[in-house]
Amino acid sequence: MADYLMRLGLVNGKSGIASIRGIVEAMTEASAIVTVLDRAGYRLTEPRRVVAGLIADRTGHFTAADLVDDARQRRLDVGRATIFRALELFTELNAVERVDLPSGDHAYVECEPVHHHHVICSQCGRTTEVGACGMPAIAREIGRRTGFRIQSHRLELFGICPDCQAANARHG
Amino acid sequence: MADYLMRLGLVNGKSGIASIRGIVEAMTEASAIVTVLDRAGYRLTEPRRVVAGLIADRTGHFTAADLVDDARQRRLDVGRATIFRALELFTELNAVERVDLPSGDHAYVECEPVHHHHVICSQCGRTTEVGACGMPAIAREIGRRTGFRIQSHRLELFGICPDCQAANARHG
DNA sequence: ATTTTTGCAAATCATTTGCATATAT
DNA sequence: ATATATGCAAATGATTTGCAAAAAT
Repeated sequence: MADYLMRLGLVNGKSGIASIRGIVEAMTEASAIVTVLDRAGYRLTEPRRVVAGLIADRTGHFTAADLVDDARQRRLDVGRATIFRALELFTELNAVERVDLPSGDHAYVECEPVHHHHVICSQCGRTTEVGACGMPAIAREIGRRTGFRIQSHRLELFGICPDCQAANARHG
Repeated sequence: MADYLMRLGLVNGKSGIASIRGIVEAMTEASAIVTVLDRAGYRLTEPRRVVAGLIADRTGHFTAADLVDDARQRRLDVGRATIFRALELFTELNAVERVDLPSGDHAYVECEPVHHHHVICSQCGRTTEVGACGMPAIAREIGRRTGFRIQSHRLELFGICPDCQAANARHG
């Protein structure tokens, strides 16, 4: 067990075993992606852990450039190329998903590896996942109307999240 | 009347007035975008007409690079920058819409300036527009579930169009 | 005549790639 | 030990921009 946690980078070798609190925090943070990597048989490298960590510390959507900046500011050194490669891999493994903002920017959001859609706050950028919600029926209907054999779809919703609504109501 | 048609580029000054057939063909081709431009008060320049024409001659989605290539092949000379600027403007005026392909490429499709969605053939790239189709209800439901005040949404469907299905059934 | 638009070439920005080195298994 | 992953710097590709010349109103 201690070995496994160490492999995932949740505890470090020196201190023997970290406190329960530390483990739990670490697990809820960066580990989701790391676990996916491990299960898929990819090597658990320091740069990948760093990128997973940067993503975990983010709120809402982010671009590759955001991560590059984050890394530079925290003096964590991972090459730009590595960040792009990590994002590509995480996307491949569905640990992260690419979303296209109305601005045309390519952004990413961390997410669960099951089919779903994102609701994106146009004010703070925070995202929430929502399940299928009746989309299958719509897709079917559209297929019927157009004659297309629908294979997949992409739905992105934009709006103001509850927090921003509350904040807006309070002050400006 | 002849003046108006000339302004829109549907008839040329020299021949007095083109044949009805010519007018009709021209109108169904490039004029939709040109008309939108005119109504919005933008100048009707040759390069913009050329770009509108290139778009009209396209089937399905296209990228800025596609138009640059088309122009070069037909020896119509419009600068690359002009094509980008025209696309930006047409998008602004909703004569064209930007769609993000699953590949991540930025593509455009010509379309009606009303809210709708696109069904995109993953084989030939052809697109079809579909109306709201029950989306408002879904958006409302998602808003209720997540607490977001939904402002807009983007739905893109991918599949095989009727033509490609038929072609596939015939040969390979 | 005046304002808008164009074309060019250079600048910028995002992303990818080759390859020698470093690291995880 | 060996396959994989990294970092760098250079290559690529897409898009934008400054500015003088050209075209539309």
